Amino acid sequence: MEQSINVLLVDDHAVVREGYRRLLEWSSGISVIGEAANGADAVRLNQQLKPDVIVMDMAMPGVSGLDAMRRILAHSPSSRVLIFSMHEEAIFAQRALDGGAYGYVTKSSAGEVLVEAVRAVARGEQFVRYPSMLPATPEQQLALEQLSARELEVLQLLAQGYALEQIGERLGLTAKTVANYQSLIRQKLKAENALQVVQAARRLGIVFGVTTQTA
Amino acid sequence: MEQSINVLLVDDHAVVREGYRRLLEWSSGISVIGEAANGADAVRLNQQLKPDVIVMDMAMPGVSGLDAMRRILAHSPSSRVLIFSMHEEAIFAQRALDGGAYGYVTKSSAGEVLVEAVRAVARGEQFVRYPSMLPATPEQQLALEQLSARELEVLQLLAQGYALEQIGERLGLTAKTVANYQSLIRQKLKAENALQVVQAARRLGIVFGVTTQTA
DNA sequence: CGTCGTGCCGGGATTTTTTCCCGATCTGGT
DNA sequence: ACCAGATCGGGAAAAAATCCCGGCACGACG
Repeated sequence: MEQSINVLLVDDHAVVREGYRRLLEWSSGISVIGEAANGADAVRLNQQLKPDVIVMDMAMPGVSGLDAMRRILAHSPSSRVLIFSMHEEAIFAQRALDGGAYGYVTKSSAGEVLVEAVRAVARGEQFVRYPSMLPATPEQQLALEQLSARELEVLQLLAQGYALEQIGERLGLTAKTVANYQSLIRQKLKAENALQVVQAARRLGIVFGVTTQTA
Repeated sequence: MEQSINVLLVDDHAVVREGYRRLLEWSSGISVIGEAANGADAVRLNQQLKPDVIVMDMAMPGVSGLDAMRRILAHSPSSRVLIFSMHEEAIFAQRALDGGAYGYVTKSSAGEVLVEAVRAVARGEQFVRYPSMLPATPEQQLALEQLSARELEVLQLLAQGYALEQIGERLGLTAKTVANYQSLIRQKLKAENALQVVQAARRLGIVFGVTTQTA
């Protein structure tokens, strides 16, 4: 009767996936019917397996978890994605939920929280729980809200190591203008130089460390 | 008779630890007798529990896995540490082994590799295996070797977001000199600006910087 | 409709940083 | 003695960043 909840597991680390698989399958009523190591596989397997819940790691090289989720939702809007992240800052959860996630759980949670989250999401409920969630320093949260759309755009590119010239080119702006935005951003994030801006941006979840990764 | 291998698990993410615990305990002959969420706890629990093997995540906020390992070895040099890392680059394994680790396994390994590694380390063997280990781009590896001691020092500080002024002050140099070093480093790492230097440094394992908060 | 606020875009002038080239010293190796 | 390389910093020119400014567009509100 109560058939088990079918889960698709997405994480780029094999050992980590195996750990989760055992953790989830140990609880009755949950079956891991597929695993994917990257966003592309996740999209493909989702179409093929039609899982009840997709447990998705947020930080993956290449296509990030959020991007993968967006792609999945574009194809099958009824999919239920549970984002699983190492980030404690509320802003990350916000972004995940805004992107269409049904749940957000941090990796510092207890295992049973993940299980509970999977069950909740399978029932169609939103599940967002984090043990020690930092609302991101209030000042930082504030600072983040102060950033305009354009500033965010510039910040994204700055964080990826592009020069002012290239950013201007890409956005159709003068390098000068980009420099001006950069100064504004630095002030708003209360950073002292370009590097600290990027660090702040990572903390705030504005940019994802795809590349290097802070890990 | 053959008593089981006692393992101390160190990882800052609770869910991840639980996954590993189940993965390891599922294999006969291995018992997880303790878990630590940070370096300080790891040191304490090691003294208290005297495990046969310590499975240690390399990337942890605050005291990194390698630092924790060094502290543990300083107190009990006979401890056997298996470093568990997300980094595929050989340079990371080198650093771990140089620091006194008995083994190095990447998170992209299959679960059974971790189990195998634990058994090997428990037997006193070195275990270093990585499925898709990148020897770090040859040019990068080369570049890394080209960096002098001073340059590495400067690079470390640069990567932490310190200004030239502060670095000079800390090292007893002129800001000018630091700027000159920075240019040299940039050339050797084939980066185009300060940010890319840091990204390269992270890829190469020169800096670990998990999350840095210079706030 | 006018006006106010705000985001957007860049010029001007100044200061700081970065680059590239240079020479100095000190060391270790041959 | 000699060389190679690391270390340290000056000088000049280029690039970047800062701060201040004005203009333009657009939506809100009286």
